[in-house]
Amino acid sequence: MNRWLLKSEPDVYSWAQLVAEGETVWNGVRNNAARLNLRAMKVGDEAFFYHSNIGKEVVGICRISREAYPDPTDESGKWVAVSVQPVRKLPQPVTLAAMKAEPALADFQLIRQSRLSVVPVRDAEWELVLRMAGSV
DNA sequence: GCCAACGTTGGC
DNA sequence: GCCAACGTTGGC
Repeated sequence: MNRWLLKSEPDVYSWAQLVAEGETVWNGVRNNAARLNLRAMKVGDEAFFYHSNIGKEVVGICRISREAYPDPTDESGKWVAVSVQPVRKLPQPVTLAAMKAEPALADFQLIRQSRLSVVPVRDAEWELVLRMAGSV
């Protein structure tokens, strides 16, 4: 199973909204590297849900419930979406500042390429962030 | 095919 | 509000 991190500005779409809805279409991604990541996702893969701009922290874990399909908001047919469902909220959010301060996360793509909105997470990084969240 | 100009994202 | 990073566009 692969792990990922999905970014969302909480004033556009927040963790609380995902929990309330039970599932959402992750659409609107218009970046090539992000598209490759979306296409690599499998049903059952887990992803951190990260609040960008406001909060700047990982707040929860979600799961891919449907693999890449044409983004319904894209008329060109070029871009893809996936569906995601909430799994659980982290006991404590893990801030970007805390992750930047952690030497073991120096290569985390969230930090290395801050503008990418769909990012792969290595197993060791996943475990460490969970520990920082007071989970595990 | 190169590269300057410009637009967007996201942290600070 | 500013700026760095980086992707895209368009002229040549």
